Amino acid sequence: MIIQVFIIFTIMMSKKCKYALKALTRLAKNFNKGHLQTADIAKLENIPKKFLEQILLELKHARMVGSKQGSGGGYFLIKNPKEISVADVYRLFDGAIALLPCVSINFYERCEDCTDEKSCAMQREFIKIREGARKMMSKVTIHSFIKESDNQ
Amino acid sequence: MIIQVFIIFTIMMSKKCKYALKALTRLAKNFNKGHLQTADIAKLENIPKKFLEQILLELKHARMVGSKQGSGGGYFLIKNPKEISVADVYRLFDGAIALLPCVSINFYERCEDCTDEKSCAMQREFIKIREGARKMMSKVTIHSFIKESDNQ
DNA sequence: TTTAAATCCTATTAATTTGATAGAGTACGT
DNA sequence: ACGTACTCTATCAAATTAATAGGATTTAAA
Repeated sequence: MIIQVFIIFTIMMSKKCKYALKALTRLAKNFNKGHLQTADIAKLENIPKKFLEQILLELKHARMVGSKQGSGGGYFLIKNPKEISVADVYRLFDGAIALLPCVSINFYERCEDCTDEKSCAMQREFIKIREGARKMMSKVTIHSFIKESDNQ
Repeated sequence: MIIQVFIIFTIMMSKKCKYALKALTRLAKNFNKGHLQTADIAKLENIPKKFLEQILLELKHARMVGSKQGSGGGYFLIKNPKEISVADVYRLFDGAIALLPCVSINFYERCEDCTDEKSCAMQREFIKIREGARKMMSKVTIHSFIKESDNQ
C-alpha cells in the first residue's frame, strides 16, 4: 500500500504581517478612545501574546502605534486608520511588493544573472505586475477592515 | 568599533520560478524550431544545470514543455507562448497568488484564527488585492518577454 | 550491440527563515 | 516598594530554499 502525501507550499503574507494587520484593526476600532493592552488584543484576535509583543514593538518603531508603559499601560494608534495601508504594513513585515528585486521601488537590488537591465523584457513586464499589486495594496487601509456593524 | 549589518528579507518570487520563466522564454524563442538542451539553456540563462533539470521536468509534468530523450534530445515548448501566463508559472512553482489562504482560488484554506468568514472584512478586502495581482499576472505571458529585437 | 549522451527521478544537504518562547530589563501607577 | 505592562535580545524547532549528487532510463549513433 502506497500512501502519497502532497504538501503544497504557498508564498503568502507571513503570519506576523497578518497578526499586525489584525492588531492594527483592533486598535483602530479604539482610535482616540484610549489604549489597549497586548494581552487583551492577543486574546481577542487569537495571537500568541509574546509574539504579539514583538509585533507591536515593531509597529511602534515604525511610528504607527504609540505606547504607555507601566501598570495600566498599553498601545494606541497614532496614525489615522485611513492612512495606514496594507502596502505599508506588508513592506514593514514582509518586504517588497514586487516579485523581482530589480523591480522593487523600496527594496531594489540588481539581479545577478541579468546581463542588460535596460533591455530586460522581464523587468519591463514585472513593473506592470508590481503596479497592479501595489495599487490595490495601497488603496486598502486599516480603515477598510472596520465593518460598519462595528459602528466606528 | 561596531559594525552593523542589515539584512533585508523580501518575499518575492522564488529563484526556481524565475528560472522557469527564463527557460520558457528561451524555449519560446525557439518555438516550432526544434528542441534545446538543458545544458545550453543553463549556459545561456545563467542557471545551475542540475537545478534547471528539475525545473524543466516539472514544466514537463505540467504539460508546458515536451521532451525528447536520449542522445541529441532536449526540450521544446508545447503550448503557445501567448497561452502561458506568469500566473500559471507562479502557481506551479510558488503557489497561491492571494496573500491569505482563505482568499485563494486555487489553494483555498480556512484561517484557523477566523471566527466568521462570511463577515470577515479582511477576506473581503484581500479579494480585491488578489484580483489586482491576478489580473496583471494573467495578462503577462511568456510571449511578453520576447523582445521585438529577437525577431520572433 | 555497445557506447555515449541526454532526460528522468529521488535523496540529501547547508543555509536561511519562520513562528514562537523565554527571560531579563525598564517605566510607571498605586 | 510593589506589581504590572511595555522593551529588548536571545534562543529554538520546524520548515523551506537553492542547490548538488547519483543513479536509472531512453535513444541515437558508432
